[in-house]
Amino acid sequence: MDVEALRTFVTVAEVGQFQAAADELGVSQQAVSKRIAALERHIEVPLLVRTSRGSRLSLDGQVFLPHAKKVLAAVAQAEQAVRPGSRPLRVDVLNRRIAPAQAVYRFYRSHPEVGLDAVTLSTENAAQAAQAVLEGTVDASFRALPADQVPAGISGERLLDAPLELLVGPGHPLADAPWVRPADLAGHRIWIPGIQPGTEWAAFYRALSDAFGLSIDALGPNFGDEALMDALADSASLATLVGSGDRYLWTQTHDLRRIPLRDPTPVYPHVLLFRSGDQHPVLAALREHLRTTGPRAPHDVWAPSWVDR
Amino acid sequence: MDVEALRTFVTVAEVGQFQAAADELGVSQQAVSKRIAALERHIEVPLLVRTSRGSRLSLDGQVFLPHAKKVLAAVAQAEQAVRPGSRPLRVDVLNRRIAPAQAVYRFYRSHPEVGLDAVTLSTENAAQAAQAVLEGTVDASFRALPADQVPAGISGERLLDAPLELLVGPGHPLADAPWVRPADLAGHRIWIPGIQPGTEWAAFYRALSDAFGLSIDALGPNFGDEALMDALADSASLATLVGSGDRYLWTQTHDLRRIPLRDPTPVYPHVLLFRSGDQHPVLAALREHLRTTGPRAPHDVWAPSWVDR
DNA sequence: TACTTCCACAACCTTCCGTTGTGTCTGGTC
DNA sequence: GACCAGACACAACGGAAGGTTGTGGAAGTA
Repeated sequence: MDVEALRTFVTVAEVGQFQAAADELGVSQQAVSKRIAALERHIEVPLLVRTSRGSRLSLDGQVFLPHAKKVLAAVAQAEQAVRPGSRPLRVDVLNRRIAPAQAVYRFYRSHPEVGLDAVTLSTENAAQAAQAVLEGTVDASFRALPADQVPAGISGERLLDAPLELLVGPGHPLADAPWVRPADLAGHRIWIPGIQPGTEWAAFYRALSDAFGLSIDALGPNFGDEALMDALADSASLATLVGSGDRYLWTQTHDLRRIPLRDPTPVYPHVLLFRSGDQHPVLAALREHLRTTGPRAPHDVWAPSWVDR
Repeated sequence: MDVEALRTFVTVAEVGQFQAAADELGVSQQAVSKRIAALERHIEVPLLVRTSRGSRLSLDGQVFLPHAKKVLAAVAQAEQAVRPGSRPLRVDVLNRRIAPAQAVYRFYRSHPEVGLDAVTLSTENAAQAAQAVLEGTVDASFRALPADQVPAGISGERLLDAPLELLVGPGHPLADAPWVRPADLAGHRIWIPGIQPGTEWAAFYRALSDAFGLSIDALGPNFGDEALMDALADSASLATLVGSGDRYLWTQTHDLRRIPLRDPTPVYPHVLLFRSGDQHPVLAALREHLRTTGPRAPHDVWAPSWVDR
């Protein structure tokens, strides 16, 4: 049972003759003859009555026609169901740094008609996220993944740079600076708890430390954000780094200062991972949107050398 | 979009791995790979996630699976709809001689569970009836058609012989005979109105006339059965011929005699016409039923030489 | 009778499909 | 840590199926 044969049968039934159906289908009249003959041979019942002035449906053909149409409709519906864009785009927005979530939300606000689901994968590892994209769990994921580590079948585009800011308590020596250079942080203790080894976060802060001679304790024990904020507020030497777009609830409950970093501005580079060749129109629109309106730091920025640019 | 590819996809989705699906479908694992790959290429979306321990559905695959199943169900339903026996057998039973209608009715009484429609085609011509069978307007038709005139694609089986009886008024010389020979009718006027020239009826009565030297007025004007009955009842020389199974309403309202014909018994031979190779089980059952229980005259009968058998 | 229309048949060719053989990757095991 | 087994993909080959052109026959029409 060939779908094309069914389509041919329906066409012949509607136009009433083989030649016209052949023209409509873009094949030769003989091909139509063959398809109909094969279909009739398959179901062992004559469907069309051939006359000298065309063809019309036999009794069985009249019975069969609506069923054939139903099959074709089901086929079209199946194709429609997986057509790019008929399903909301599932984007993995990180929960740790919320810049991607904000950017995706802004995109959604400016294109409210598109289908878009923002989810958060439980994977902390960029490679696992890439795998999830490859497997179709999500359609795209924001990660900081070196371009050469992007697995086959996955494309990556660096679309979002999240500038880092210093977060210190009021007693910190840099608490009143309008901005600081990364190199100024040398000698200060920087604590960024909750980073798991083997993740791109760890690699990022290691690269940052190496680049500016900092002492960042990114792999230490995590006592929770509340404990970190308490420690910052009380300490004259402890600092942490947050994304400039991040909004932490405890910045309102603690007297902390957010100080921009410049010269250069360290940015956490988000690479949007997606399946190579994915035709989803929302994905294309999201990429275009981020390329033009994405909040990338305007002037000299620093990013790990292992991230594509 | 190939139906076999859909079937393969559904099988893989259900059993979870290519090899097992290949076994179930009776093809090689590589063929399954190709089919799935072709399907994914066609809809431009990955449906299955290949792992080292089998395959599972991707997000799009989960969306696609029910649609694929729906297509397969529609295909199965379409095939079922035209399967021989899923539709009642349409049999053309003649209205002029009701022996076929009686025989079909008896068959239906003994097989009440079968689907059977008895209709009466408006064609008076056997060739037209054969054409109607060929075109599927009906599945079978009782006609007296020479075997060599059966068109291509149509098979004929002589299954029903309707013996003729003489119908005369009480004043007819043969009115009190227990039976008569056809040759005895020579010299008597026999009127069989309503026969159209060019029909098998006309040919039958012409053959009957020639065989026994009768004078049958079969092509005369038709004033209606009532007029014929009146004429028979009043006439001392007029007769007509009826099928022995026929029940005419006016045999109860007129004092007429039905006299069997013997030595030999002229029979009107009904050939059941049907499409060659028709697999309809009711057709086969009807043929078998008529072969064994059909009311065929037991001993020497006469039929036109141009009819088979 | 000649002509047109419409479908079927035949021959040829291309394309696609299925098979066998082999490769690669992953996960478990000794 | 290297090996092995399972699972899917790739390559090459053979055959079948479907498409095309060319032709024929049947029925209606001028």
